[in-house]
Amino acid sequence: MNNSRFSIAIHILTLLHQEKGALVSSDYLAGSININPVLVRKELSNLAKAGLVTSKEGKNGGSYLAKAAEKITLDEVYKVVRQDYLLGQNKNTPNPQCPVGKQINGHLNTLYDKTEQVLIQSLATQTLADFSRLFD
Amino acid sequence: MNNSRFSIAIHILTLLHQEKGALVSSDYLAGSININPVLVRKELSNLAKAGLVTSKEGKNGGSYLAKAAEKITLDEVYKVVRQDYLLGQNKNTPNPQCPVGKQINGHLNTLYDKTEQVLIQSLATQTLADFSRLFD
DNA sequence: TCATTCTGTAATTATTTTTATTACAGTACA
DNA sequence: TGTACTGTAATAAAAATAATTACAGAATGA
Repeated sequence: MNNSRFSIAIHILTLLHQEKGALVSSDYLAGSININPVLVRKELSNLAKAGLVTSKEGKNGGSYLAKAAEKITLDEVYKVVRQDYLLGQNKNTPNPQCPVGKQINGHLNTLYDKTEQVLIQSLATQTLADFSRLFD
Repeated sequence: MNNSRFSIAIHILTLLHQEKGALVSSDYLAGSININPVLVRKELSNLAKAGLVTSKEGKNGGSYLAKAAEKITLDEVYKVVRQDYLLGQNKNTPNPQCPVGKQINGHLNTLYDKTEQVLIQSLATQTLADFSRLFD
């Protein structure tokens, strides 16, 4: 994940929490994050699917947290934005003629799975409320 | 890290270990990994700077492990290839007018540092020898 | 009712990052 | 002294990410 989706998602959620349930527009969020509003709306859509935010369409619409910040752990956010293994896999398939090349992806995946579990467990110990408190 | 440098570095080191100290050429390594030899040589150069491999120039040259696989922990490899925070930062600077935007990068960095330490500690429990043993 | 202000999403373009390629100097060997 | 390597810079190609444009649809309220 070399993209900034985790940062963006955390930023969105922090703002929504600070706004204490008020409807916040994607334009406002995009202005604080300093990215394109369309990206914000896409991420809001992902966060909504995961049950972290709710959006309301139409005039005076916007988004708010779908559950208490104390109940949102950071691993939930990670899972929303996760796409590839953290440590990055070779896109080319290694040489299947080579005894190492033939097996390495399997073994790397095992390692990556284990490592990711550790990361997730660490993120799971922190809530959005904890993070948001840093801004007070 | 959306690139595949960690995978590549592990692949290189595993092959060198399997070859038990013999000089292995970058072309051979590249053939097993299925990437361009120049990339392999660059990574070998980074691994050499970190004291993990040694390279020998000239005819019949190549590379070999600079220390025992039992003494190489995977966090060392991670540190060689590490470039950005794992969880990815927004490239644009958030709006400094916004109370959240103004502070968020600092707080995210703290979170990222902590998270990365957890990852490193986990990788530190495993050696190249452990990983390489999976291929026997 | 209908103009306004939002969300949702698709399609396209631009930018940045990553990877591959080309080129060539320098080293070691036999 | 030719051959087979490493080392590295420069460039090009490909892939991933982000921005933009465009527009349909929803909710509001004048």
